[in-house]
Order: sequence, then structure tokens, then C-alpha cells
Amino acid sequence: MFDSAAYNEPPRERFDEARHVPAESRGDARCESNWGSVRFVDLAPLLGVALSSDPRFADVTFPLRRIRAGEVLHRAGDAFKAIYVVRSGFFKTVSIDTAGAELVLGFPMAGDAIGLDGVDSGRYLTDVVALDISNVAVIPFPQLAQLAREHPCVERLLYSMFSRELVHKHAMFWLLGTLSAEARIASFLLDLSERFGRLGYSRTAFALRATRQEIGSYLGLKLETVSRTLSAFAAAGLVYIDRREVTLRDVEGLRCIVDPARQPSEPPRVHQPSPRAAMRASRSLRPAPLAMAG
Amino acid sequence: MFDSAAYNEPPRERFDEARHVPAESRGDARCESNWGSVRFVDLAPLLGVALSSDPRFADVTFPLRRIRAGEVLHRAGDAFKAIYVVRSGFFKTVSIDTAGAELVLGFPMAGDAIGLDGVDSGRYLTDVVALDISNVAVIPFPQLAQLAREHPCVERLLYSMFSRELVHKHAMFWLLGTLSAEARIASFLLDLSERFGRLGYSRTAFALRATRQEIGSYLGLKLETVSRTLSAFAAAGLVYIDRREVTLRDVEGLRCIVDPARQPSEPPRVHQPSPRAAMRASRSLRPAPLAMAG
DNA sequence: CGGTAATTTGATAAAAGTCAACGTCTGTGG
DNA sequence: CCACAGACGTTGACTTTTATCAAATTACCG
Repeated sequence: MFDSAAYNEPPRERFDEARHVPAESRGDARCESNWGSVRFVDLAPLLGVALSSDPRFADVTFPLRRIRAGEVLHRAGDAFKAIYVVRSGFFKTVSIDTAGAELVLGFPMAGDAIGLDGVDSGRYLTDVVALDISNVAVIPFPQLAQLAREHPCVERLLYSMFSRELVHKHAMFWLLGTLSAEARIASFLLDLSERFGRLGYSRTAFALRATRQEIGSYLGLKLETVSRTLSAFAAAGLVYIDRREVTLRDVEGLRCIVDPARQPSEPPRVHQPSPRAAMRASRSLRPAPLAMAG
Repeated sequence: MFDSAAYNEPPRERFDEARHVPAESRGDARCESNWGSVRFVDLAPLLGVALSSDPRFADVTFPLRRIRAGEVLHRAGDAFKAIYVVRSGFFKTVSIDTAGAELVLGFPMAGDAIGLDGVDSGRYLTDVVALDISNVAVIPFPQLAQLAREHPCVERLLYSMFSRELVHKHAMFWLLGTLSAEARIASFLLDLSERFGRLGYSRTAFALRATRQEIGSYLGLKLETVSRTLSAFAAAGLVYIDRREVTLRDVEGLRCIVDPARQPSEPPRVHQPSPRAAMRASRSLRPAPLAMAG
């Protein structure tokens, strides 16, 4: 029913074989010798927390795992053994419903934790697929739980990871429950901008790793609506779009689309109509702007 | 902007005064002597978990708090000191956005935990308002965290509470991202039915404690759409509705509306058209059934 | 290079929102 | 006890938004 089946195919095995890693080891931590490891204390800053300087942490390391675009980090139903902390790259988290339709739940990137949804049942609830070459730290959950029992700072780290899920939940309720298609997409672009910026990348020029369909699934929209809205944003001068490359040209304008109450403020350079006026204009490329409301 | 302001008003204080509880004590645990307490081991079954028979649990009790309809359990920004486990009653969890609009995030009822969203930041992120007279156990979080460190079963309880939030998150993504208004409302009714049933109440007759507006906010719909859809369900014979009293007359039919792939199966008693056909018919009470698609 | 997936765009239909009016319940105070 | 105010709910007419269907174009992978 879905044409993105390629993502769900097992990746070609010959690379794994070439590295003398049995295919079955995908999904667990045995591949550590291949891709090195990272010290816990070095991982913590990425997660936005500080670990105490307790010397016992000096020895704690976690294996790294490299994932190529299209490969699966874990699937729904796999045994939950570890959570993953993304060090680089880009993923999609998806759930396949009873009818086989794919629902994108999130786009984890560097600094995000993956796999917490398996803690309770002992099985992951989602598929996680890399959309770009990625690198993750594999954190065996029993080990993390033990560290959390012994160290208040790790306990707080664990709570913080859960908490981010709840913050994301609230943000998405708001997005899906109250925003128009335009506002959802503006919000999505601003969110990516913020996240890339926090990681040290450009806040205004970045690549969408996801297809229009994946973006639409995440935002509760159809792919055509995503495409049209991006085109309209481009026509309004808010962004420049070249396929999956995005350049934000008027961040404040995008913010105004998310929150109409916001003052349009002065545009970045040359004279322009307000972002919302420009959107209205570019929208009515269609028939005629008969904007005389009763 | 919102007419449900009454819920956000502080409840009349004279009752509190009559009980010699200062108004400031709403929101913390000082009122324990008024409403008794509950042993942890007696609370656990409600949460769907078993506690070990460790004798150290025998002494652990938590204070109870009674909340009347319209009263606030906690507000966004309040200091996070405790989580609450609902023993009886019905709440709404709401977030107020920058424009002052209210967004309903959930309807906690018996067995649900409230307040986990404060764990990370030390402040609750939401307002929680009782929609019915309710009774909650107040679980000071530092105490729970300590128990979790010492007892694996409490640790798992804590993970389980977070996990339920994630399951709810996925379910709501799916609801808000992929379902029509009809399917959302059918899904909502079935969810309430299931939750009431699990608590030992009727699965087919219950009261909506929330207004149409609150239900709509939760489901990402306008109150008129909620009202219309409930009326259409009633016209199709799927439910009987009297104001906030709901009787489910065709649970299987509601399931078919949520998941059209499902076989309509034989209707409960007398001959009826398929639920979806009935819905189509009752919908086109409006102009005429000109159903000749090109 | 060729085939497939991804994207864009248009025309149209369906869904849900908006605005408006009216009905109904409830609790309060005369 | 009844009248009334205000919140809640229902329904209709109409508009706007988004989905659907279709077709053409472009990019990417092998």
C-alpha cells in the first residue's frame, strides 16, 4: 500500500559481511569493536546535561553504531535491550498501523534519545529508520538503570529523556490539534532550524532528509499539501526551496504564520508585504482575490 | 476569548475555610489529615502493577486529597512536589497557549497518574482541573524516587507510568494525524468505554464529564463538529445521547467507523444498514444524496 | 541511459470550520 | 415556587481548508 517499502527492506548485507559481522548482530551491541565507543561523560553534553565529576564515570563507555541511510535501527516488536543516543545523522520513527499505513512519529537527530518506548513492555513499539548516515551510542538499558540508581545525575538524565518526550507530545498536540497546514509547516521548518542551530549547523540553510510524504505523515497532512505549501512559502519569499534543500529567508515571517497574534515587525531587507499578506496573495494565484468578506 | 473561564477561577474558598485549611495549602500535601491515606500496596493494583510483598512496603502510605468538580489540582508553573494517582473521579489536563486559548491534553481518571510532566523542570507544565468530584493519592516525588532506587518493582512502576504517556502519545498522533472527525469521536467513545469498563463501570452507558468544547479541543475539532457528529451517530443508531449521558448501542459499528477495513459483522439485533452506510445516510439529511461521482 | 520514485501543479470534491440563531438545562434569587 | 440569566448544546447556511484524483515533470539509482 505504501511506496516507501525500500526503507523497510533489510539493507544489503554484503557490507556487514565484509566487516565479518553476522547479520544477526544488527540490533544489539556486539558491533562495538567496529565503530569504537564513547565515554559517558563525553556523551552527556550532547544530551544537554552535566554529569557529576565522580571518577567512577571515567570508565563508563558505550559502544557506537553506524547506520547508513535506509537502514533500520530497530523495529517494532524487537526485544528492548538498549536505548540509543544519536550522535550524528537523522532518523524517522514510524508506527505501522493495522492497515499497513505508515505513521511518522518523529525525526530524531543528534542529541535525541531513541527507544524509550520499549522500557515498559520490553519490546520497542516503533520502527526507527535512518534517513541519513548516522552514528548512535548504544546504551544497554540495565546498565543505565543501574547507573541511575547509584548516581542522582544519571537518574535526572533518565527523567529528562522521558520528559522531553512529554514536551514533544504537548507540542505536537498543539500543532496537530490547532494549527492550519501552513502553520504546521512553518512550525516544522522553525523547529528544524532551531535543532540544527543548537547543534552548530546553519539555522537558515539545511536539508530536509524526509520526503514530502514523510513530512506530511508527521504533520497530519497529505504530501500534496506539503508540496503546495512549501511552494507557496517560496512564492511569498519566506523560503527558498530546491528539492530537499531549504533556505529560510524570513524567519520572523514564518513565526508570524505560526502565531498570527505576533507583530509582523520590519522585514529583513527590502520592502515586502507582510508575510501573511504575501501568503494570501500567492495562494490566490488560482482564481481571483475576491476578498470582500461580509 | 473562552467561556469556560469558570473552571479557571479559584473555587469558592468558604469550604476550605470551613475545614480550617488555608487556601494556600491547595496544591500540596498538608491536607492529608482531612481525607485519610492509602497504603502503597493498596494503590498498586489500581495502577495495574503488583508490588513485591517486601514487608517494608506495609508501612508506606500516601495522603489522599479530595477535589470537587471545577477545582484545580495543580496549575502550570506550580512547583513540582508530587505526582497524583487518581482513585476516583475525572479530570482534564490543559495547556494554555500564548494567545490564552485552552488546549485539552487528556482526561485522566481512576488509575491514571498526573503530574509526571513536572519531573524534569521542577514545575508542572499543565493545569489539571477536576470535572467531577474526585479523589487522588498524593505521592511526594522524592519519596517515590527513593523507593524506586531501593525496589525494582517501584522502579518498574515509575517506568510504566512514563511508558503509558508514550503509548498515549502514539495513539493521539494516530488519531489527530490520520482520522476523520467521525473516526476521532468514535475512537474517543470507545476509549472511554474501555476505561470505564476496566474500572468496573458499564462499558455501554456512561457520562461525558466534559463539554463539547473540551472534547473538541482534545480531539482537534470544533465544538460544533463534535455536536453534529454525536447527533449523526445517534441518528444512525450507533449511540443514544442525552446531553452528557451516552449509551453505546453498536460498539462494533463504532469500531468500523474507526477502522473501515474491519468487516461490519452482523448488527446486534434487528436489521440495520451497515454503520458506515447509516452514517452516510444520516449525514445527507442536508441537501440531497447526489452521489454520482464522475 | 532507463525506469522508478519523488515532486509539482491543476481541477474538483469532501471535510471541517465559521457565523448565526435558537433551544434547553441549571442553579439562583426574588 | 417560579422567573431568569448564563452556560451549554443543537442545527442551519455558507465558506474555507484540505484531500483526492490526475497528469506532467524532475531527479536519482542502478
